[in-house]
Amino acid sequence: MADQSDQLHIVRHSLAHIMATAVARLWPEAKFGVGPVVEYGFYYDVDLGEAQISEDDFKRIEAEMRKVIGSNVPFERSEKPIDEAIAWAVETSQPYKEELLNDLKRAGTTVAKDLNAAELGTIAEGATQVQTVSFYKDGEFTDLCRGPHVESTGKVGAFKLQRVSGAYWRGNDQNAQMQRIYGVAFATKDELNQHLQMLEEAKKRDHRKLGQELDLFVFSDMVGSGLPMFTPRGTVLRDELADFSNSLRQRYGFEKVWTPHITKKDLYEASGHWAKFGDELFLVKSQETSDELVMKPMNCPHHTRIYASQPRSYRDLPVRYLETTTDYRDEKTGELGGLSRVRALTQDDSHVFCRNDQIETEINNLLAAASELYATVDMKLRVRLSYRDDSDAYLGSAELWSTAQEQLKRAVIANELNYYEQAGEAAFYGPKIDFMVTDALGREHQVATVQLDFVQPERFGLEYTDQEGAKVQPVMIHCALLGSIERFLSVYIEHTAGRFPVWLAPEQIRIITLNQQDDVVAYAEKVLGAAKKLGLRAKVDNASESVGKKIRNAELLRVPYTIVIGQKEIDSEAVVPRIRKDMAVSENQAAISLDEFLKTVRNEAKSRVLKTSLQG
RNA sequence: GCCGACAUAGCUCAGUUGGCCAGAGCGGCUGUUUUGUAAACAGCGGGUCGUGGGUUCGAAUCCCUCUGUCGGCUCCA
Repeated sequence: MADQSDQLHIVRHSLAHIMATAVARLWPEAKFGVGPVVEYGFYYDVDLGEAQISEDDFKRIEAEMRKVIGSNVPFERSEKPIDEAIAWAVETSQPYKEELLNDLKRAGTTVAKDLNAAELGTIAEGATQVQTVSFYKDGEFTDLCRGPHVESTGKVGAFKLQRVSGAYWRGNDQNAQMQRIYGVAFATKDELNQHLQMLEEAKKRDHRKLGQELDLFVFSDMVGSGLPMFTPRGTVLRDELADFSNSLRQRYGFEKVWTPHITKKDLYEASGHWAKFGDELFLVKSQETSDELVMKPMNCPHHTRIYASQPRSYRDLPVRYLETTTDYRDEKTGELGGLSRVRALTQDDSHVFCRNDQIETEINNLLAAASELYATVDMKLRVRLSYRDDSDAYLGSAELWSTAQEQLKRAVIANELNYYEQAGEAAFYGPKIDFMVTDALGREHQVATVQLDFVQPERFGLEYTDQEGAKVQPVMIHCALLGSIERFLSVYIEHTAGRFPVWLAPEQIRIITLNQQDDVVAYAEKVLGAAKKLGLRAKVDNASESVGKKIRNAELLRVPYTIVIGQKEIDSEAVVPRIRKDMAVSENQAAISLDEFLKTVRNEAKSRVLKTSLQG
């Protein structure tokens, strides 16, 4: 988040206040929650009781806001003792503010997380005594707020109300739902327009749109929500990515395993997943036995069964399993969306079972693999050290946790990774190193993850025999490089706008016939055969259409290389490849022998480069 | 799961106070054209207006149910 003193932050904060003023004018009975600054603007949570704000009301609210801005009245800051502030909240019928103030008085801080605390942040975190809180008034509307605000209402930049949605009071789904009105705001009109344009650009890259346009995946009402099916083109992407991810780990001694997609629920009772995620498991009923089965929501418990299938010596460790497989999770319907959140998700999952003294090396290997993968797909990353917080949502002793968290931090520092730490983001069985990548539009997503786990080895009673003949518990390291392939694709498709590098392109070469003459068609087929022989993915377009039309179709599918076959090509046994613009290194492309062209593309695919190596 | 919006042909969309056999472009098919690097021309198909119910003389249009999608909230092993 922007620095509190940052001018843009102050502007956005002031606009939230002005919006509240406007809402209070239009709906005098409005009850206000919190109104913080967010990434590109601000929002305010309001409760209008029976009334509902819809996007149709934005014009009125904006008009009212502009009146407040036009009047350019000064923001007046004042302070009140906490009890007076509570009295103010009661008097003005602002129950939400009253609740926050009472919490402040009682606990010195609000119980709710970050944003709410920031909103009321006159008090330092952890303080026990609250003396006073500050208010801002813009002539008519007084709001509890730390500020700062701009001098007067006229000194705000360009803004636009964007959307309204439901939001639980204090982020708790047990609480009442308020309406959250979002606005975007920038210092100047130009910057605002630029931002709106960026959003338009993002829409064009939306993976759901490109998934259809590029024929990558489909959904069907008959199959169900959150259950994507991948077309031949999309399946190429999945397989190539998974193969790459696997090969990076096989280099470090990982071996593929396979486990079934259904299992008795006993397995997850043992692991602890049943207690925590039981209501999100798909149940499977056997008509033959009394077994209670579930679709597997993850794979680590299965992998522990393979590990435990024979006695292990300290010499055998690390044992490293790799499995790219689909898991099933019955996510809440409202949480599904495109490929980013699905009910059948494919993980490039792996688990290391090792001794304590092997943890460091193993983690280093995995961090190296993740770094290589994200360098190859050209995405910038930083890592988040995801720690536990002091809630009771975690298994295992506090000592184990702090040891594990320290080990992860040391590994990240040793690998010179750009990192930050965050409490409350850990898995219930252990802390994580999460890889956060930034896409072409500057948005951050979590992808790869490396997790240290002392809990499941304990729960499953895993062991190995050490040099002295004693039974010792191994450590588990969970790792997925792509994370969920579906989620990775959702990010990656938008990052590349569907312009996949040669190694991933579902179709690498399109061969266009100039006409339907027998020798031209025959030669095109011959080129296709030669390409396939080299393991390349190519297609012939022999439609009775203009060359221009066929080129256009290849462009729309973002095919990296397009070649036109006519008499000239037959005679010269050479081609002039048309290279997708983002890959080209020169403007005009020279003719090249067919043989050399195909071999070059083959090498590019093998080396997973982003740019062409063909010169002009 | 919660709040809100939406659902018309394969795709993108028009049809917005209820009223002639529901339209367009692209794609598809057929024919003509034989094309040299981002859209040749003509014709023909194609929709129980997401589902089920209701209101009405009459429903794509109004109401309810379900399914699905989208924007958020909550959650994310």
